[in-house]
Amino acid sequence: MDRAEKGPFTTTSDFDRWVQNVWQVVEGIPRGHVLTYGEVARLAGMSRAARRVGQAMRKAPRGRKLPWHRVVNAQGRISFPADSAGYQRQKRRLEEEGVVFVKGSINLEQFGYQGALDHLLWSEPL
DNA sequence: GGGCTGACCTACT
DNA sequence: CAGTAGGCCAGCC
Repeated sequence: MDRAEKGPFTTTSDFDRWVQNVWQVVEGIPRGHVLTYGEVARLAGMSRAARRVGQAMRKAPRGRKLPWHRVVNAQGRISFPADSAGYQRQKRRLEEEGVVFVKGSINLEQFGYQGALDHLLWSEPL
């Protein structure tokens, strides 16, 4: 899954290509579930680029309609200041999809992508 | 080239 | 659970 992992991107076009992967991964997050920055980075092929995922979001064109709100940090919390407009917007969108916040954080066991897989594996008969 | 800044992460106190 | 420290790496002075 993880390709070469040579380390930092050697060229900016490499980075741009990776950004495309990031958008694709984010678009693949099922409604009502979330992924952490680290997981998105890993699925896009660069496990150490968690911080670059946020960068990729800013670069995303409006027309792309990315479900950016389904990406949260590793603590299951929104990575915006709690009083910011972005925080409120992201939280509301997630709640509309059925994601539940408990004391400001999401239970990743339940709403994370891996959690969703586990849930399927354990609850559905093969 | 050097220094600083992040929609981050892990490990440790 | 909160705070800190070190690591990470592209972008912008």
